[in-house]
Amino acid sequence: MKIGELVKRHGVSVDTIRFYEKQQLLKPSARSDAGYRLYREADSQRLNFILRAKAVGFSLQQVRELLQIEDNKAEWHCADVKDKVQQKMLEIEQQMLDLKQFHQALQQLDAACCGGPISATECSILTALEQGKPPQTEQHKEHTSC
Amino acid sequence: MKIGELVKRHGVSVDTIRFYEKQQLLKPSARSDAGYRLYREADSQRLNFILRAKAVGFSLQQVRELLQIEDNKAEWHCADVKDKVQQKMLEIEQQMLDLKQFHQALQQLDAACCGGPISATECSILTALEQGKPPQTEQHKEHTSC
DNA sequence: CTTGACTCTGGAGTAAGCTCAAGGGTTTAT
DNA sequence: ATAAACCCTTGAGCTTACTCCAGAGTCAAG
Repeated sequence: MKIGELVKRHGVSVDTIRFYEKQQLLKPSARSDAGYRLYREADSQRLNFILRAKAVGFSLQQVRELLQIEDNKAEWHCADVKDKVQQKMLEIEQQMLDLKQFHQALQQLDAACCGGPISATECSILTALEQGKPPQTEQHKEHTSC
Repeated sequence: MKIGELVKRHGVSVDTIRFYEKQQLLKPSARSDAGYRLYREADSQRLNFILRAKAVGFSLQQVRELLQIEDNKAEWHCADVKDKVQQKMLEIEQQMLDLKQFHQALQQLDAACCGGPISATECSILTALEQGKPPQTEQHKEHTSC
C-alpha cells in the first residue's frame, strides 16, 4: 500500500510518516518504480506499535529502544521490556510529583486571596510572589490582607 | 548593580537575564557609559517575582501577563490575579490527568509481564503493543502468557 | 489529453527556555 | 601596564515532534 492508504488507516499525516522514517522508526518495505513508498501489513503493524507506545507516554527515542527489542525479541528478556515500562512509570511519577508541588503552591496562593473586585494593589498573591526566594528562605508566611 | 551581581544574587545565568530582557520581562533601569546594564533593587525584586512565578509553574508568557498586572496593580482586581492562579491550577490538573492515564496504561502492561529472564518473544507487553489500536477498539484483553 | 489527487525531495518553521560561541570592549587588581 | 575577570552584541544551536512549503513528477478517471 502507498503512504496515503497507510495514514488513512492510522489517522496520522504523511508528514508524520516521513518524519518517523527520518527518525529510523519505520521504513517502507519497498519503493515503486516512481519512487513511491510501499508498505506491507508488517509495516502497518509496526506503525501501530509505535503509536501505541506513544499513547502510553513513551517518547520517540524510547519507542526506538522498544523497537530494537521488538526487532530482535530472541535476544532480549522479559525483564528488559518490563524495565523500560517501569522506568517510564518512575519518570511519570516524578513528573506528577513536580506538578503536585506546583499545584500545592498555587493552592496556597489561591487560598490567601479573596478574589473579589478589590484592587490588586492589596492582592496577597502578588505580594507573595514579590517576597521571599523560591527554594531558599522558608519564612513563616503571614497572610497578607486581601 | 551590574548583571554579574544580579545573577549571583538569584542564581541564574547572565544569558538567562539577557534572554528575559529580550522577552520583555526585565529591563535594566539604566546603562553605564560603557553600555553595561545597571540594575536597581526594584529590578532585582522584579526578577524575584519572575523566578517565583516560574517556581509555581507559570510559563514565561504567563509570567508576562502577571507582570502586566503587577506593573499596573491599580487597574486590576484581585479576581484577575486569582483567575490566573486558578486557570493555572486547571492546566496542571489536566496535565496530571494525562500523566495518570499514561501511568495506568503502563501499570496494566507491567502487571501482565513476568519480568523474568525468559525470552522477550513471549513478552505480553510487546504483544499488547503490537495489537489493538489505541483510542479505537477496546477489546476484552486476554492476558497473554509471558 | 487534461485535470485533480497523490507522491516525491529538501529545507524551513514552530514552541519554550534557554545556552553557547565569536569577536571585541571595559574594569579592576596587582 | 597588563592580565584576569567582566561586559557587550549578534546570531546560531538545542530539544521534541512534528508541520508546512515549493517545485516537480506520477497516476487514475473522464
